[in-house]
Amino acid sequence: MERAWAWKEQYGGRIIEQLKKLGCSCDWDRLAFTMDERCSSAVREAFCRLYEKGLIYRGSRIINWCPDCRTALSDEEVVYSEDKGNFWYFRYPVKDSEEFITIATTRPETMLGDTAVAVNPSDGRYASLVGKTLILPIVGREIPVVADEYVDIGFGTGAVKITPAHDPNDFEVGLRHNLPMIRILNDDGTIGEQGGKFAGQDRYEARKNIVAEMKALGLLEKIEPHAHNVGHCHRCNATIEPLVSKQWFVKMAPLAKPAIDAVVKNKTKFTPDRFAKIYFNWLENIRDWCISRQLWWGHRIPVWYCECGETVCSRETPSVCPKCGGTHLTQDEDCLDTWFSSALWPFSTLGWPEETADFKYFYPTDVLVTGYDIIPFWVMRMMFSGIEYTGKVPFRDVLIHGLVRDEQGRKMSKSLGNGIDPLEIIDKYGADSLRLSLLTGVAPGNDTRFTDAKVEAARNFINKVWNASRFVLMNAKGPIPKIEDIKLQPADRWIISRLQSTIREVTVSMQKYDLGIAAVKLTDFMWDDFCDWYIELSKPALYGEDKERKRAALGVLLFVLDSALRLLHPFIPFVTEEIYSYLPGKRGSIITADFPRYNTRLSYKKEAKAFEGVIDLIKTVRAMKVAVNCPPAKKVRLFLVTDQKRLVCVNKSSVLRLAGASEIEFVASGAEAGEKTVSQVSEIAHIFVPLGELVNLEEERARLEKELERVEGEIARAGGKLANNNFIAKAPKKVVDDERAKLEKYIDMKQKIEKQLKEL
RNA sequence: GGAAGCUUAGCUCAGCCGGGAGAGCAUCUGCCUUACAAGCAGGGGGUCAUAGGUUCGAUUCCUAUAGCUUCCACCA
Repeated sequence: MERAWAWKEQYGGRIIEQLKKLGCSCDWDRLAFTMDERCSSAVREAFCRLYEKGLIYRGSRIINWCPDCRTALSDEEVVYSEDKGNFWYFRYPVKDSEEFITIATTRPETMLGDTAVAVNPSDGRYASLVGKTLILPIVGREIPVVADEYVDIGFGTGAVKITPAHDPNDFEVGLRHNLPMIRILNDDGTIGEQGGKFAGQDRYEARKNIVAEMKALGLLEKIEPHAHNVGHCHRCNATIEPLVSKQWFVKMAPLAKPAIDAVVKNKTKFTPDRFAKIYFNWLENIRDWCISRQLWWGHRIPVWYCECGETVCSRETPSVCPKCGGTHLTQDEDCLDTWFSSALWPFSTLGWPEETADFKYFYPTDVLVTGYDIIPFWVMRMMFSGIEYTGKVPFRDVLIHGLVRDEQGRKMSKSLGNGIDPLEIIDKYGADSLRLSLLTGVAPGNDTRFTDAKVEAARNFINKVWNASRFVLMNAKGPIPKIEDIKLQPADRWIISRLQSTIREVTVSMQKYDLGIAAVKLTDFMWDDFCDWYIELSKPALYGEDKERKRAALGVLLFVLDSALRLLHPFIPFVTEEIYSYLPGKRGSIITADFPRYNTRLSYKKEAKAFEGVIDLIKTVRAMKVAVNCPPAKKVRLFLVTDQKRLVCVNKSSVLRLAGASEIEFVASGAEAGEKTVSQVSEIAHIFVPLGELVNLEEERARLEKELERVEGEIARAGGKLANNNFIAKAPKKVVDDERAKLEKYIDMKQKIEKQLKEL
């Protein structure tokens, strides 16, 4: 408990500070109290059920022990690093023989606990020795030579000393061959009673002494330097010692089977489905789950020991021993692995083991969203726990997302200090921007790099939505007709159709959990179709004299905006909610509004397609102007050869406005447009523009001549530099290459300008 | 050692159940056009890692190779 308070001193302040920032108050004692009360009944229930079914047992296992901190460490708390050490080659004599086996070890002191030497069964060198007995030097113990696949023929001498109590692999070998386990280390890292004359010595002191004695006995063959990975305590950096200890385990085979079946039978589906492979791979190779932890913070194991030797597993704290009636019961000191209680999350949060209304209504849940890195820790354990305790899978879908990495693609971590503070980003760009930036263009299960630029892009889009809405609302004064009552223009039908296909695409994408694609489709529709095209197309009507046309345009604008906001709401919750509250008419909160549904009657495929011809016409005229350097604001006359006269006429005001034209004339051929014209073919029309309309010939000639002069100057400059041998020889290659590239560019420009001048 | 993934424009990444290569950012050109310069219009830029295979056709499917990444195990 003291250590728990020390931990609170170190980290508690920061946690409370963060909670305060978020507007929560926090009281440390109460937090601890709440954890205990709310969760313990479910945890105890789960533990007891497994215990009663014989799925929990207590057994020996190798754990990581830090002799300095005198505590067990979880695998995650062990840091491996490359250490320089030695290989000591020892000779172990064969009983009643002159022969011996040479083994290599990096930890000579563990020989005190050796109970066998292992060789690979297919290793010819040692075949004759398998089954024979060795005499363990110094100790004098008789130990067998066993054959085990674990041994790597090519490594060391091909013979391995086996110390089951102090090495995880040796432990396994020990189990397979029924070898005794002799623990020779004390908790403080000194040699224990089993170490004979070395008892009481520090592990490194004993190592020195043992090597010296082996040398004196003539059994030290050689010493080789050897670099190898050694585990260190993450807190004090001391070398950890694996040693055998009593732990609690859950038998996994009976739990894993139904959990595998559930996914095979599609009761639970992974998205993307490749993650099911990871899930299977884990469950198929699973070992019993060690659930006891030597921590000071967590749920204590609900097991009590009586003086009479009885072990009691109980949901309630027992006051008397059910066997002897004694009252001196002590609870197991160990805590449960945090994942044991986390595995209960889908139902313990709903009140399980009580049959609450929440549990009945919400369980099994629909979808679990999580990162791929915790499939083994959490998803898998929720699955088999849910099936075991409730008889049902805990969720139908598992949506796996990637990790957010830093700008260089590194995992964000405390030690690197490359994490970001979401609150800072929110202050800078807004919460919606952060949310949208993490959703846009990401594929399920793939990692994404966090950059300010992405958040900025999201912010710009949201700003666009805001401004477009402002524009619509600014004009939306007076009565506005409903969409059903409006006589729709071709442009109206086009945007409404585009809205319908967007609704369909977004809906399908979201059903497939392709949120990144949904977000992209939505931004494309909102920005390109609605803002850049439809709003501009609607301006002639909005600014025109015809009141009815104006109200009709507003009706369409509001209809599309309203739908778009509801589509965008899952991606941009706060801003869409705000805008929605300003829309005319009685509306509630957008959060309870229906998500738009695809409506066939509002999909005018043919007319929408035809209208794209008008858009293409406008685009083509714009491009023609840019090509000849005509300012966009300069109005030109358009001469069109087209069989779509009616379509163009209906949209005439829009074409004039958006293409920057003064008038449109329909002609039978280009000749009618005048002698000198520029022409271009668009989808629905062959376009002719009188050259003089596009450019003022005199001004253009002057501009081109000036440009030619400048370009020739550049050619002279670059050419001069490149003609200088010293420059070529001494300047960095990149500079020279750049200069050559510039020269080529200017020569090319010169030719183009000369051609233009000739044609003028 | 076991498993999974990635390699597409200068950068960050989508996409492709096999048939015309995309976005954002950056860059270039021109615009302060009365919602928005955090913007508008237009443009340039890619042998879709490499080598084979299947196919009428491969960036997409298969095999191998290389480089990078992650998870797990672990070096007597």
